[in-house]
Amino acid sequence: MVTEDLVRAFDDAGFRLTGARQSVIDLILSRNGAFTTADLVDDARRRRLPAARATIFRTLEVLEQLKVVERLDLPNGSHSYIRCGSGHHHHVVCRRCARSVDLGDCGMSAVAAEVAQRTGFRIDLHRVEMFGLCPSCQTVVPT
Amino acid sequence: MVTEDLVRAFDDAGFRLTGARQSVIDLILSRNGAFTTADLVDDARRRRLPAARATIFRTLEVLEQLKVVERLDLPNGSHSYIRCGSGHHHHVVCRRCARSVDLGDCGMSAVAAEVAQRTGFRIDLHRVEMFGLCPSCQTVVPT
DNA sequence: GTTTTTGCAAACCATTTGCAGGGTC
DNA sequence: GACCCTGCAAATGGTTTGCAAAAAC
Repeated sequence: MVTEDLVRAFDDAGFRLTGARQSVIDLILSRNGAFTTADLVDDARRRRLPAARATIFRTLEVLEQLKVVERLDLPNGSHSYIRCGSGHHHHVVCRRCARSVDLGDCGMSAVAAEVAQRTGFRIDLHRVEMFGLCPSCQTVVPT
Repeated sequence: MVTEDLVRAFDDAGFRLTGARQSVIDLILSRNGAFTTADLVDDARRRRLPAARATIFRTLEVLEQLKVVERLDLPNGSHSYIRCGSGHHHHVVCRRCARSVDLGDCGMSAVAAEVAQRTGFRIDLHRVEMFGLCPSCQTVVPT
């Protein structure tokens, strides 16, 4: 059960397992791809779960530190969050349904190493995000 | 002269070549790496160039459409702009001095193609940003 | 002259914060 | 009981917008 992973990560790190936090985790698990803070706020209100806006933000912050959630910068400038395992990896996100797939390293470490070599930069961090249409959305919106 | 590139791009696209816009272009060219809107606002005030905050934002927006400036999302969540040529490419940015180097495609199209193959996604867009220390900043800040 | 652009200030919107009350260990 | 967490509402900070005056063509 995935819930447990998040819950365990939570109190292993010494955070209290409160009702509000469980609600947020629940909300996140109820979505399957990338989601925005506004999505969670709306879901919470709709499902009458106890989780104020500020708490949602604070909980996401914690989850981000725990590396079970990651924040993405969408091409249009807005932000999204996505649930994911730890370890170095990247995502491809469907621009229509927000479903996402974890890509692992997908060869980027090698690319980064080559770039470091070529430019003389010491590269500490690289970010890769890919956007497009997932298989099922391709059939719906052929463009 | 680089100024001309920006200026020409500007009126080729049917925009008026105003004093304020020339100031913004001038400000951008006076910086050599990535810069923030706040940088430009400060520079403008300091140099007494006519360019109000709103105009700076509006001009950057135009320059972005003209593909001579690109907006970057920094790892800390803030934004930066960078001057660059058109065509598909990525950057490596020094986290200390903001100097940046254009990386061209750097093998990413191939990576994207492989990911498309593997996941079934149709990939329309990918973004890559690398951060680290440029050669000269490495000598200053060894860490 | 007509149309675009500017500047200013106000509006916006997502996110953060202060603080008093409530919940958890 | 001590400390952590929550909710609310207010503050924030970057970005956008409305509008009348000014500049460009």
